[in-house]
Parts: sequence; C-alpha cells; structure tokens
Amino acid sequence: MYSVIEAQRRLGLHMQEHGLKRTRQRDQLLEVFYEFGGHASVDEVLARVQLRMPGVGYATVYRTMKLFVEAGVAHERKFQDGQARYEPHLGDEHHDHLICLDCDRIFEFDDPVIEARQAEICSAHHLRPEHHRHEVYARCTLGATCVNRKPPTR
Amino acid sequence: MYSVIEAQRRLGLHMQEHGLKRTRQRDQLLEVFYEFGGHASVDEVLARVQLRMPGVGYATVYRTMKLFVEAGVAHERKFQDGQARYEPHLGDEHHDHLICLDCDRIFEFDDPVIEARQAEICSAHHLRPEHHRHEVYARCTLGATCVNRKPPTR
DNA sequence: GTCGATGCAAAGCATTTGCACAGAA
DNA sequence: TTCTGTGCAAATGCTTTGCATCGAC
Repeated sequence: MYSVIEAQRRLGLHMQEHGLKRTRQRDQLLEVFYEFGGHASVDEVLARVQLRMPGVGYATVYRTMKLFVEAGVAHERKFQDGQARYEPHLGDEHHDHLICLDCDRIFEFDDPVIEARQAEICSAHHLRPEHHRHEVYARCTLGATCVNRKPPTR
Repeated sequence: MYSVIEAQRRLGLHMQEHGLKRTRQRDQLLEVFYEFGGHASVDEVLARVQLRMPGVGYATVYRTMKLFVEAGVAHERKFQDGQARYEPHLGDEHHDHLICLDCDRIFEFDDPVIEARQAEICSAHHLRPEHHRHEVYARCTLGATCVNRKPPTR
C-alpha cells in the first residue's frame, strides 16, 4: 500500500527544496523503516539499521525520523508507554483507529460526519482544526463465535 | 459540579481500605487540585500548594496525584506537550478535548452526533464502543488579536 | 571548499526512586 | 512503637543539543 519508491521520491523532493543532503544513513533508515511496516519505535529502527551500518546512533535516528515526518513520509504516534512510534505515511491522507479489545485488530476509519462536527465545534471557539487523535476502543458483539477472539488476559 | 467534599470522602475510603495514612499534604493537595478546576499539570499544583506549605516538593505531588488517580478522584490525561495533566473526576462521566495550539487553552466537548457516528462505525464491524480518546488540536482564527495567544516557540 | 550531516557525549525534561527522618495510627 | 509519608537529591528513560569531524554537493 505504501511504497518505498514513492517515499524516496517524496523525501528526495523535500530535501531538494530545503537544501538538505542525501546520505547513506538517510537512505538506509528509510528502507529499514518501510520494511518494518508497523508502528516502529526509535529503538526498533536503530536496532535494524545497525545491522547494516553499525556506527549509527540514537541522535541520527531521532533527527532522521523528525525529517521523515517533516517530509511527509512518516507519521508520529505517541502511545501510553511514553515512547514515540512512527508509521510509514504518505501525503495528507489520514485515518483514525478503531481497536477491538477482544481480538486486538485495528480498523481504520475516516468519517466525514465526524470531521464536519469537529470543525463546527472548533469554529464555535474561534478555532480551525489542524490535526486530531481519535481512538475508539470496542468490544466484539459476536461474542465467543468471533473467530478472531483472543483468550482473556485475566 | 465536582465537589471536594465527595472527593474527600472517596479518598478517605480508599486510604482506609488500603491502610494508607491521612496527612496534611494530601489534604492540602486535594483542596488545591479541586480549586484549580481543570487540567492541572504537576507544576501548577505544586506552585499552588507551596503557597500554603512551602516545603512540599515534586516527589510528593507526583506520588499524590498517582494516589488520587487510584482513589478515583482524578483522571490523568496526556496531551502532546509531553507533560501529564490531571482533572478532578468523580464517577463515569466523560468528555473529549479541544486544544488550542496558539494559546494552550483546553476546551471540553461531548458531541452526540460524533458519539452516534462512532457507534455506527463500530456496529459495521460488529463492535460496541467501550471507551475512546478524542483530541482535536486547532489553530486560533483570531490571529494576533487573540488576547490569549502565546508567543511562537521558534 | 562550503555547509549540512553524523556520532559521541553531555544536557534537558518529566518522572521515579533510595534513603534518612518525620509523623500518623 | 510501628510503619507509612515526606523531602531531598540522585537516578531514570526518552529525547535533544553542542561540538568536532565527516562527507555530499
């Protein structure tokens, strides 16, 4: 769905526009990051890139992930554990998350009605929405018949 | 709306049940916290309690806010600035947040249209919403004329 | 040759913890 | 008297930054 190729193009463009330089670590980091796929933490990205380039340290990864976000090829998410996580992301497309508490599956949604209501609520306060975080946690109505159901944790 | 009295009762009960002791700092912190009203950071609570008890330090505030959450008289919220904020909380009532990026003010909302859409989206996936987190970050449309505007960070 | 990028270590923040002493019960 | 709470400072975990060097252009 998200192609490294497209990300490379975008990143290249961004760097060109801002007078930034293409480096081996940036190339490798983007590759590693896109191969990882999911919600990668800085440590996870670092560990993987070090397999190819042992010299790379935290500073470079932090700086590079920030660059990726600015270039629009990554999205930063902060979960409850306090550590930032990144997901491959292209352009302006955005989605919210619907998380099943019974099977851990994550569905994505983007609802125009909700977006519109958000804008209305904002405008009542003289505000214009810039971005938002919307996570819905839910239970399965299929009960035990749901094939994806995970065993209860406790 | 939220009564300190009820919070004191709740906290007292919790401490009793867990063999914890009632102290002057806990009393004062609960009062100060409830007087503050909304979304207090640890620094804000500390500053206010020090007006009454100059000796109190961060450690006590952190430990006490944690106790309040466990006792069910406070809710912890983590917004994107990285620092935890607490709000007085009793019972099950819920609301979402609208955060102004220009002045840091936090508004609360609870929109039936949005709640209804959430339920519809869930049901399309055979799910029933249990809880959610919804934060909208927005820019002020009043621009520089907004009296609450904070100076740009960089 | 410039000037941005890197790597290291040190610094920054928000938060937590170890420890000796204070103070509820 | 017992044991939890407090206050201080040091430690922690994640992230950022200063600086000398490296390397892309």
